[in-house]
Amino acid sequence: MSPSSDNKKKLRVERRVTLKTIAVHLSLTPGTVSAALNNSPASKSIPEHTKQRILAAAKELNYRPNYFARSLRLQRTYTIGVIAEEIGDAYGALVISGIEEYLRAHNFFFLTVIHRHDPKLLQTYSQMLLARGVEGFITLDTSIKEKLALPTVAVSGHGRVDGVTNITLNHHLAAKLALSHLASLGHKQIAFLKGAVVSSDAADRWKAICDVADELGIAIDPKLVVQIESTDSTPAVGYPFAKQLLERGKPFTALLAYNDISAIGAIWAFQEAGLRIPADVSVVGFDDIPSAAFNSPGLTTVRQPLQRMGQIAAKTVIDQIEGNEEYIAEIAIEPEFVVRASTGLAPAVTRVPDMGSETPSLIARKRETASTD
Amino acid sequence: MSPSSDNKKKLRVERRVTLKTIAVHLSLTPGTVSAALNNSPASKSIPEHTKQRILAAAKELNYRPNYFARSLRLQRTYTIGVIAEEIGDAYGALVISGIEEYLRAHNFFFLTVIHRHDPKLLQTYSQMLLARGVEGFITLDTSIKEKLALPTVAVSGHGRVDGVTNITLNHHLAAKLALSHLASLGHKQIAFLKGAVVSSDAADRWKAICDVADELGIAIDPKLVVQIESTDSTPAVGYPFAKQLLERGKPFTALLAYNDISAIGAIWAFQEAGLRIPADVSVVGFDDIPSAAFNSPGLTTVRQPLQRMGQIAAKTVIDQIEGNEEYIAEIAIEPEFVVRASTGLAPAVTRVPDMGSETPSLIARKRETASTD
DNA sequence: CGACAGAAGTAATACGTTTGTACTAGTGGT
DNA sequence: ACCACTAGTACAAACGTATTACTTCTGTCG
Repeated sequence: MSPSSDNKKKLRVERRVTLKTIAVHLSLTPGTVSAALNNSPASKSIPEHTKQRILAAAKELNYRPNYFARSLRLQRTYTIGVIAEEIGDAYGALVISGIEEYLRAHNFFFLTVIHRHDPKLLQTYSQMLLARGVEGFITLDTSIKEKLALPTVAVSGHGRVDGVTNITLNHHLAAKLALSHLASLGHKQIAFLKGAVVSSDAADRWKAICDVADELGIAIDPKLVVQIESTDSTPAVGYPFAKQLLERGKPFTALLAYNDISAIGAIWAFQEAGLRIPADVSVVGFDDIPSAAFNSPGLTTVRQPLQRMGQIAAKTVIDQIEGNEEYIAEIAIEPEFVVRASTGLAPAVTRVPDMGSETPSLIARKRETASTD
Repeated sequence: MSPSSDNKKKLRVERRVTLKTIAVHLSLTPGTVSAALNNSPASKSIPEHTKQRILAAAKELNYRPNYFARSLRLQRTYTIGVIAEEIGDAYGALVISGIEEYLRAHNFFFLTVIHRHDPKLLQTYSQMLLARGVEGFITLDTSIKEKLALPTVAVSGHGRVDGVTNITLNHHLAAKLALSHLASLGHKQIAFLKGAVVSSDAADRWKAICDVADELGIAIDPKLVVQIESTDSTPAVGYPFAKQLLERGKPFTALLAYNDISAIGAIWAFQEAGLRIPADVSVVGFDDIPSAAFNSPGLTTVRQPLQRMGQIAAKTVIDQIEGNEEYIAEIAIEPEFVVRASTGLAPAVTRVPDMGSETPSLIARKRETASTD
């Protein structure tokens, strides 16, 4: 108790070893030591012999340059600020993991702030990070309305702002992967779950789907398109809309959901209505969250390479800080396609999903196929 | 091109407004301004009138103190280092979210490093963070063998080290919640999936289960205990061991899994063997990962309040830095219990799960219950 | 033999704060 | 009239680094 109480205040003194320490130790001056250690242009006039002595002494005394003094002098901090909407879910976490990986390898650090759905905080936080001397920003899933004072990269940001680089998915390729997969399995009547209008890239994604469907000669029936209107992140989001789809009574053999969450919810609704996945309906998700793999059946989905997106965001912002790279408005990331068990050949006989009037024959068929399985 | 190329080097100069700026603006000296702004003890001799002038000028000129100069002077950084094993999964992310929340509210920031399963990096990284002036550490799911130079809090760390505060789950309560839930549903023959020996708190958790079983008068049959031997984080981990359990042919009505991942895998194995959850077997998981809620049936589970654990870790480390709190070796966190659809009343007739010789009658029973459902 | 170039450093300064000390002017007491 | 205070401020040093300008010495060349 007494030892801890009397050293608790000044525990971190410990006689830091500074440039001066090592200078007096060698009967030199701090300036010389500094020059030698960074071998700066000035160090060309200091002889190899002395340089070695200095390096040796630095190692021996375990010299660690004071980060703050250095930052003060150089006006550099090698720190970037990460502004995220949330980090509890796997989404933000994976991106941050990628950011960390790249920054770490390039001797940068990052400070993280999370503005939990409070847009007013964004301004405050960016100011605080600025005061902490960050040299750039990476925002995550954040709606940013005006250019910040520093190089900024937005990962799946909402909307585009001049001066900030957007990292977005190549939606066209994503749509192509999903739709051509379904087409190759023989699906012709494909239903769609459209993302909520407030969701960041719902519009882009939908446009890409329409374009690709056109290219592939797939007709999109408005009766098979349902708009999601909630933004919760539980499969309950998908469930009612999938049900709504069934109620329309229009036949379809496959569903392309807005994301994995809604896809899982839709699968619930389908299974509850007696449909088998993928024998009766194939389902494709989007994102490849962990639950997609753990779901049964495993969800076929378009994977956003989140970790890589983080890495690229980090690379982009550093390149801009170092002035190696001109500003780029947008970088498209190639998605990957993960085939699991939720998609299969289109059924020979297209069934009309209509839970309102489930016929006995339909039930019979279900049992029958179940037992012959 | 030309404008961006000639200002790209010195873009962040922008004539910072410093104490001196505002001092000359008021014909005072930096020292006085500093005193007034922090109203330090020295400021008691500076008249209210002048103080107001200074404050006004600071606001008007939008003065932001230079963090580095201040840190250099004060030897304080208001920064703590977070060392995590991984952050891609929801586990680390939620803890970090809690850490952020608390630190943010107390004007601290944090730097994050991730040592992906490479224990050698731990030493390197803690040195780098030290050089960056962090005032304390929080480690996540990391095996730390010796005391670091600063206040340290370990969240679900592996092993205990004198000088670092461990934040761990109250395993006794956790076991009590799970087992008494099962007991209250009438389960007597309960099977267990034991965590891999390398996993941090597998031993503690198991000991707690044994203790509580004893208290509640529940017998643990060694034939119903299976040891997991893999550390992957996919349900495939649980699957083979659940199968192994079935092969032993010993009847049981409930399973307490090591975690949600293995519980989901076990459910796959059970369902594949024709067992219904929870009609035939109730399953309880551990952790409450997002997939637990999305699983079907929804998984009853013991939730680790990860976000709160993060908050408490942050509070603990700050309290120690500020010297408000003596060192505490261990802080136990109360788990919560989440009841979902994977647990139900114990079946009246205990079935012998034995997939090796699934009898026709057993299949018949299964179909029958399925259709009456 | 004086000038000059290079070598090998040293000294000084600035980055922006904070803080201890010093100085001045006014006030109250004796 | 003089001392002691105090209020109000200015000044200077220090935190640790990087850089620029300057010094000293030695040899070389014209």
